[in-house]
Amino acid sequence: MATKSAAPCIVWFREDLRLSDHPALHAASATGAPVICLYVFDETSSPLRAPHGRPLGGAARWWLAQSLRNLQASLQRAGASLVLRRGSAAEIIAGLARDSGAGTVLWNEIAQAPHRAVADQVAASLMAIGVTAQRCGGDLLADPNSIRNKEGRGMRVFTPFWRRLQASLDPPRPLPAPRKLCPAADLAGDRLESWHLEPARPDWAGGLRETWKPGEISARSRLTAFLADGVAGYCTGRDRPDRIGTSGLSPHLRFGEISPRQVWHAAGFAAAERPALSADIDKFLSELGWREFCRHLLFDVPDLMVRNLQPAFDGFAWRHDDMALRAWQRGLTGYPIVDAGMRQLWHCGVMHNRVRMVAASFLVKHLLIDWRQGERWFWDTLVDADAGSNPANWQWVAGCGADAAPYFRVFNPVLQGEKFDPDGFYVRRWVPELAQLPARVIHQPWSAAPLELKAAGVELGRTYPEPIIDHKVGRERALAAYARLRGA
DNA sequence: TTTTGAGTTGTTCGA
DNA sequence: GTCGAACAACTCAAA
Repeated sequence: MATKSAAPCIVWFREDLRLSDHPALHAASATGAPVICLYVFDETSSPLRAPHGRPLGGAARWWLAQSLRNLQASLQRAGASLVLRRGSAAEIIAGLARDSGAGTVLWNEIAQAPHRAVADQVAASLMAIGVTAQRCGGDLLADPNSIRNKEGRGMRVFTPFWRRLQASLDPPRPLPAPRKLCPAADLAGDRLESWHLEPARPDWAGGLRETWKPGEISARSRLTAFLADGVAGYCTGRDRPDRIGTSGLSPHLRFGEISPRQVWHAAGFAAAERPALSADIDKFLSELGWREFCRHLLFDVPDLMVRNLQPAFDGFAWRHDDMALRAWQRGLTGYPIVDAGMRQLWHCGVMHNRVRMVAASFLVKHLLIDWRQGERWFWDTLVDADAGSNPANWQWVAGCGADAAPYFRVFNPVLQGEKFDPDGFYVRRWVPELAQLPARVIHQPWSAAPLELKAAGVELGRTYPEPIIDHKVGRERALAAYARLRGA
């Protein structure tokens, strides 16, 4: 039974910046003891640094700051507060446990090697001072150890993986948010601003602020709105960058503002209510499955962001071309769909999924630049940069990943643009210097008649670049390079 | 045990 | 214009 003098619990928040379906917070709250909520900004613990842990990218740091503010506000409404500390998690948590007289520290597991290593350090430092460490349910639908092939390895093909996971899955209902938390005595913490997570001069976050509302509340209303109005037609609509056809949940999931389990249950409920939408909802859920698949892959291959899943690629002769890399990063390749995507990324911290594939394929295949260069750029610029999805999908595009990828699959940026942005709305939005071109040529301005270009105010090579590589030339060069790889 | 079929996202070429 | 074939190679599940 809780009493006034009960020792407080510490709940250590990490990539689970929410109150609902938060096993550690729920368990702490259920004891009735005072709850200390803690977030540690840890850039010093060695497992979180190179080689396989990485500091957050710039866009993700911005998101984290907003999300922590939201979490602070939500906790305050529940009667508690969030203590912010910066430094080594093991030292800070043990120190706080000692200072506050806490008996237990609780946290949710993260199925990633660097995070597990830090959690192990924390657990060890707590054991040394006689404080209980309670590790709660993880951040995935299924424990990676539970989905294995006959050899005991993680699975490398999505469909069997997803079938297996769905068959074995019976996730418990999401936990409710604690209504009222028993507050602990005030503890000193850092001011969020002192962490400098947000850009100051120059302030490049304007586009992020216009685009996103981080935090648990908007994550849940986004999910609700998507399942009510947005999911119909998802199977095809998700491929259209010129429309709002996706859920936009990825950055919320990335920071745990909503759990995959909550998404799973809400989608299942929606499918039961509206059977006509079940195909669209299944497709949506399979995207959650891909996130899961990539995380399981990362669990097996902690250096996924640097190591080719297929070792045959280790000797691949990538080109070193800083000019081309920079043109790609800035959205100045001369291919409108690629440039639109790269500029959307820079402005909003996100890029439509279909366009990600086209832009990534362009870097890797047309420019023959190492996928790791692209992965790193995305890591720094995406608000939803995910330790699993980002490298796994880059490897998928490069053909060295978990996929029966035909090496000859080279996206044609003109065809992709014409197919998925047929009126050119997406290009017009993000490449305004082409906005006046007719749809017929907007994905290949070099093929427009001189008068057409003039009427649209386009002067190739001056107002908008010529293609930095001809599609046919680039495609054949890529096929030749990949053919050499097979011959070797 | 061995074999067989299927597997997120494509493009080009020639009939 | 549409349509089918060709473009490899490996993992996993089911027969």
